[in-house]
Parts: sequence; structure tokens; C-alpha cells
Amino acid sequence: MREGPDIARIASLVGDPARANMLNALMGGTALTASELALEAGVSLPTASSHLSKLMEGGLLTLASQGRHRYYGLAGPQVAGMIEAITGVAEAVGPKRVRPGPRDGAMRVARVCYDHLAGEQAVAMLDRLVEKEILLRDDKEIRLGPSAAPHFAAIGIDLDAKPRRPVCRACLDWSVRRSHLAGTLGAAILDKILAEKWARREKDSRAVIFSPPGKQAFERVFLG
Amino acid sequence: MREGPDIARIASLVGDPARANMLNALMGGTALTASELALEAGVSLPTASSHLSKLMEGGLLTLASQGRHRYYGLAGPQVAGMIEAITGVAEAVGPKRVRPGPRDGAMRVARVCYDHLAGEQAVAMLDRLVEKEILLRDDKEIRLGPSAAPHFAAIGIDLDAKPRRPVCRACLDWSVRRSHLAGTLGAAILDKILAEKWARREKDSRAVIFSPPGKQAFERVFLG
DNA sequence: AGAATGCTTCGATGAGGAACGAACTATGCG
DNA sequence: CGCATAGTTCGTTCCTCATCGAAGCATTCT
Repeated sequence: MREGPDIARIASLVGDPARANMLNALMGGTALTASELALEAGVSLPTASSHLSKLMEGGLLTLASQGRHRYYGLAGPQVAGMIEAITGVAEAVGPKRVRPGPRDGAMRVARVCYDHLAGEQAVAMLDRLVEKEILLRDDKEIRLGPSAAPHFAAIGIDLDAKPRRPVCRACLDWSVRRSHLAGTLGAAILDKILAEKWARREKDSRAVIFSPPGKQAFERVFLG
Repeated sequence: MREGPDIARIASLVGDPARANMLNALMGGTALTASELALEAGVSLPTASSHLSKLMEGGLLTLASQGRHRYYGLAGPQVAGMIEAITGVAEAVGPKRVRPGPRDGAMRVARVCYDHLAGEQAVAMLDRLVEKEILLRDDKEIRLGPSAAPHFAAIGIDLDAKPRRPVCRACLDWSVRRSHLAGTLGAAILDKILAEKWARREKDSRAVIFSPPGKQAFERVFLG
């Protein structure tokens, strides 16, 4: 019985289904609030809170308090790498799905990441907005371009009427490995997509399904 | 509550102290019997047996029956990589020892990861092999370059005489946070290092200690 | 200030699972 | 054959820990 780093302690933190679901959700790269993580894990808020404090104590999470919101995020790339490694083993060992189910395909195309759109559609949209210089990206930051306010106003999105959360944020997309648009603007765009009924959210999933006319409309407005 | 690979199941297998000790012991690369693992984990034989069947069922171990002995070993490099990743997080998160003891120093330089070499030496070796284009790395995959076969043949490593395990694999090194070489090639190189007596294995540890002339020889062959 | 929201703590309940001793199976040795 | 060694299975005991409802803080909105 040798003494080493307490690997069992770390592994058992990930070994609870509720906590595993939370960590999995955080693999998207965005920090999430306790209630979102509770929903994600399928447990009540008190239970989630208990799990979160354990994960914090275990050093797997970081906490950013913003007013009455508390955003939990993965503690770092090393933790993310560990989750990825465990996921890899679980996939290799688990029932080998011959075909990646349709839900997985839909998730890759478009899904909800916290409160904004993620997936191939979202990455394409950000690319196009930057290309048209409506948004400007320096390094890893995204800022509004001069034509941003009128452009979004024309679509029905008012950039000024937003709370103090950052308007633009880059959020790393796990399926495409590139950034998509987060922040209040990202959230407002997702709101519009759902309000216009261009797409609907799959029940009990983060997948977002565009209707054929909805997809056309979306592409006309944001990719045109 | 999404459905994915059952990461909690795998993690909880590692999350029990007794099982974690067993897996840790198997990271040495040699297969061990149930009684040895019981001793290693500090539990009774029946308890160990129960744990071992769970690990088997979870697909983390392989079993080789030889007469009345049953040798348990890690199921593959992927599992070893996962254990390393978890160990890395545990070390990073655990009580930060101000001074990394001498054994830790040796571990950082060179150690056994399942059946191949890890640590700074191993990372440097992979870097050099890629630099010389003997190996090619695309994204996260490593493949043999055109000159690989003759190069390794000259050293006495036959790349064709290998089973169906992948020849090259990247394995994330927790101490350096970069990849080293796993797969059958990684295993063959470790074999050679030990066979040539360039280095010896520390008793009851995964540390690998190079002798001064052995280190020179290793660097001439693999870093030259 | 008061109300509403987001989150944590407390307390009670319950289920899963880790542990071991004893009994059982299998292989090897004289 | 019997005896010893290696390992698994069974049954029981026990304890941890996940879970939730209710109540308690904290922060923001009106």
C-alpha cells in the first residue's frame, strides 16, 4: 500500500453520475451557474450545491461570483484533459455504437451552450460576422464594430438594453474546436432564433433543430 | 441530463482507494496476481477478488490465466493514459509540497507509464523524433514517417513484428504537460533501454534511473 | 423598505457498496 | 488419492454518501 497523490479522491469526485454530468456540461468551456448545473445533472438545487462544494474543495472547479450569480467553471486545462481521458476510456470500453446516433449529429450542427448558440452553425455565424467586420476580434477578445449597433437594431436586437454581462465573448466549441459567440449578444441571437421559431430545442437535450425555412431565414440574416 | 459515454462508471471504478492502489501498482507494467494486488491495496483476498472482477467487468483490466495463477494487467495504453491524467490532477490539486522530494525529481525526469517511458526524457525524445521527421504528428495523432522503419531497424527494433495494438500513440505527460510516445513502439523503446542496461527501475516505484553512460547512449541514439 | 431571485445549509431518510469470515472450487504436489 | 495453495462466491454487517424538503443568507429589482 504505497503513498502517492490521492488519485482515488479525485476519481471518486468524477465517479458520481450527477457530478460527472456537471463536469461534462462544463467541458463546453463556459462557466455555468449552480441552477443550470442542477438542471444539467438532473438533481435538485440543494443536491447540486452540495456536489459543487465538493468539487470546489477537490480543486476541480473555479468559482466566479458576479452579484447573486455564481459561475462555476473547470479549474483548468489539466482537469479538462483528465475528463477527456476518462471519456475516451468510457467510449472505448462502453457499448460500441456503430453509428453516432442522430442526436449526436444534431448536437454537432447546433446546440445550446448555456444561453447562446453553439455548434457548426454558431461557428459559421461568428466567422461571417467578423468577416463583415460587424464584429472585430483581436486575439481572443471580441468587440463590436462601428456598424454593429445599426446592423443588429435592424434585426430587432438592441445592444444598449443589456445588463452588465459582457456583450461579446468567445466560447470554445468542443465539436468544431473553434470559437462561437457568447455574451449577451450571443444570448440575444439565440433568443431571436427561438422566438422567430426558426428552430426548436430538443427536449431534454442541448440540441437545437432548425426547420428548413428557419435555417434559410437564419442564413439570410446572419450568414448573408 | 444527457446520455453519453458512462464516464461516471469508469471514474467510480478508479474512485475506490483499494482499486486505485491496484491500478497504480499495475502502472509499473508488469501483470500481478490477485494476492499480490490484495497486499498492494491493503485489503483481504476476498475483497481484492471482488474489486478485480469489477475492474474486469468495467473493461479496465485484462486477465491471463496461467495454471492456478491469474495475472491481472491494465487493459491497454489508453487506460494507462487515463490513470496518468488523473494522477496529474491529483498532484496538482493535492497538498502542494514546497519541495518535490528526490524521488519526485527522478519521476519527473523519467518513469514508467504502463509499458513505455514517460517524463522529460520521453517528451524530449518524441520532440526530436518528430523534428527529424522519423515520426509525423498531425493534430493529435502520431504516424510513422518514411524513414521510420530503417531508422528503428538499425537500432534493433523491428516495427513489423508488432501485434494489432497501435504502433504510435500520444500519451499526455502530467509532469511536463506535453505528449510522449506510447503504443508498441514506445514499449519497444523502453524494452531496449532496460535491456541495454542504460537505466534501471527504482524498486517499488515507477521511477527510471539512467546511469551516466546509459544516458549518453540514450541521447546519442534517440536525441542525436 | 419589501419582494423576488439565486444559492447554501440543515436534518432526516434511504440505498448502494466496501469490508471480512466462512465455505466452496480449482490447480498443483507428494 | 489426500493435502496445500490460489482464488472466487456467499452472506452479513456496517458505514458512507446521495438525495430532497424546509429553512436560512445574500443580492438585486422596484
